[in-house]
Amino acid sequence: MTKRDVRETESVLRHWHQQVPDDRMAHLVRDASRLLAKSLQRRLAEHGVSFGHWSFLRILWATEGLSQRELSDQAGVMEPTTFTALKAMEANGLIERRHLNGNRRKQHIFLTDKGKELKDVLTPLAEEVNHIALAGVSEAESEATRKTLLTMIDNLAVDNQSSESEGEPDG
Amino acid sequence: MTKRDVRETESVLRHWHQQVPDDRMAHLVRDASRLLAKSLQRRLAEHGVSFGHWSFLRILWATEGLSQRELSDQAGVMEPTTFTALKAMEANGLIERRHLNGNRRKQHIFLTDKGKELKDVLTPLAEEVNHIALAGVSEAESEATRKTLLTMIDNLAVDNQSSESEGEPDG
DNA sequence: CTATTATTCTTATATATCTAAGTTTATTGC
DNA sequence: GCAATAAACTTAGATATATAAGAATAATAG
Repeated sequence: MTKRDVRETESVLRHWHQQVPDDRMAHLVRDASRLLAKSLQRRLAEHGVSFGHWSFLRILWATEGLSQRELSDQAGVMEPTTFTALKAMEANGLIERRHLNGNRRKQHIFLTDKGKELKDVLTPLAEEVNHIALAGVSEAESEATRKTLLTMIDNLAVDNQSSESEGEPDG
Repeated sequence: MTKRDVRETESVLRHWHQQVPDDRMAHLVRDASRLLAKSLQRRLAEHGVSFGHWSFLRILWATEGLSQRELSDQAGVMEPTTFTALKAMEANGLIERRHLNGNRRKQHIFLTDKGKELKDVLTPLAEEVNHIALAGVSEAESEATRKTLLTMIDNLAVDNQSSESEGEPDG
């Protein structure tokens, strides 16, 4: 590790341990999110899977045959994000896209054997990252944090949704 | 608001209130981060400022004259991210990039009047988003969450850093 | 059963980020 | 003081996301 690497990390940490502005929570969440992604990404890359693809695999391991629209909803991302990811995953041989019951609009997504087999390989990696991240955090703190994040997600979903409907007619 | 919009939000929320996998914390953090960004982004856009630019403005309002390298450290992003953002901010008339003391390597960043004036306009927007997000969260929960996130950031910084130095010689 | 509307997928384009590699400039060790 | 090394910035190209708009298809209202 170079001197610069050390300085870099120290700077990020010092930043957080010293500054206390009013919007601190948002920044903490953002930094934690970036670092979590980075840690997992590095591990997934060793198995040729990107972070974005993993998030769809994870849903498909639980429920196969969802349409792209339904996958987007569950992943909490927009259709174009899903579309791009699924096309790449199809090219990588992780999934298949099929029309069902003669419906030529909806694309239903199914795992290939390769996609299925990755479950047992990748799941422990995500659990490992979570475990590393939460080292030294008590169960009570962890639970309070989950509860707070859930409340934040609920609150922000309302905020973002109410703005979407601005100007639209009632009913 | 269309039926689809409602279904979408409901799907995201149901997802969180029902599923409890082992890597749940990482997903909660990620979702919260995305929604926080979205809420703030929408507000900033009304003033012609993007989310990425805001994060650098915020640092510069506290400390002007930092080099790009120092700004990258404080923002917790890589130099190319900083570079791209600063070039755009320069083009938008928010900042100036200057060489100091005849050093032609370091670029020091200074706010223009326009950049300075945005502080009082944008800061309340970030505070508003934080306030909305944390509605109904007790001070104790909020504090426990900050503490947990800080621990996670520390833990993950170590994880990411130790992997960087893999294979490098000692000393 | 046809015209309108809504849904789903797709394309195009933009933002925010990254890693890897290149260039210029400064620092350091003989 | 010059060669080697390191630092700082820049460029190139990739990933993950978004919004806006287009195309195909299904559902619905009359």
